[in-house]
Amino acid sequence: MDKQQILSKNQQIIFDIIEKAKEPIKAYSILFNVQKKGIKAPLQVYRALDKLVEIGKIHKIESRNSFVACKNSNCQISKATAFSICESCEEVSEISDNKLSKYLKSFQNKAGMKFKKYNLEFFGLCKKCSIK
Amino acid sequence: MDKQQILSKNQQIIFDIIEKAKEPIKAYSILFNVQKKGIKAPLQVYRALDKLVEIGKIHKIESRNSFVACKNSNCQISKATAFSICESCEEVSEISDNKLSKYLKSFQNKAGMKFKKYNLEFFGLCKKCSIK
DNA sequence: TAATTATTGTTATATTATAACATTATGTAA
DNA sequence: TTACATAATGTTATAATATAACAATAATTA
Repeated sequence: MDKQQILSKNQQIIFDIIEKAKEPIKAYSILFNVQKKGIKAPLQVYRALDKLVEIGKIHKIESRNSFVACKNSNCQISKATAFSICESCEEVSEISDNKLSKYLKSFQNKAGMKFKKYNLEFFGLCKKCSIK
Repeated sequence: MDKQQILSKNQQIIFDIIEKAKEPIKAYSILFNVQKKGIKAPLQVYRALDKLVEIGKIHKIESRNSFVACKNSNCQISKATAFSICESCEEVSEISDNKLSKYLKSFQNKAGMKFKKYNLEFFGLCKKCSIK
């Protein structure tokens, strides 16, 4: 059973924007979108983003400095994320593949380090862009 | 046989700094280090960094906005990178594991996308920091 | 040698992110 | 229900990361 996290006002506003976007969105783009709702300062956005990442509602695409809503309803904590990124159109999709995550978790255990999480980003051309 | 890339003046200066550092180093820290050598502007650093990444002499740690010299002499083009990052002391080490890279390449091929490269970052505590 | 491409130099500016401090709201335990 | 602790908010200023635009020079190739 998923423990349902209750979001604060700002967290909810910012999560809604990210979820509606359906594509990665940048912090200052979020800021622009929420100014009509009274969120005026970057820090207000970044604080909400930090929290949302922490509880796994969103993920950060590190190579793009942008954020997406989590598509895997079960990944409450974003400790295992994988994305494919089109270098042409910048489309990003979250990969949820049990074998992959099992493999990477077992790989972690073999290593000397105590791992908490990982992030994997694949780059290439999506179907549409490879046709062109 | 490895084709040996000849570096330009700035590229060589900046690569030397990164290689000596033996730990990830940030662009503006590099800039500070090379000002005595006549490189004054951020763009001069970023241009060299871009090229060095492109030819695989260095890698970018995306989650840290920092750069390390490639430890795998064979990865001339950095199309398959993996790192483990200690969240306590920020130590970063490059993982070179044939099984892992084979697995990820085969995973790529199964997907609908034409992949060119990937970057994987594991986070946790290194041995030293887990003792504490 | 001319043409092309890669590299450099320079100034200004855009983009991404946090420090520091004050205040308000929410949750928790006596 | 009051006191205490913790989380969230608001605000100003500034730090850190990265690129645009333009001009000049060096290296490579036809």
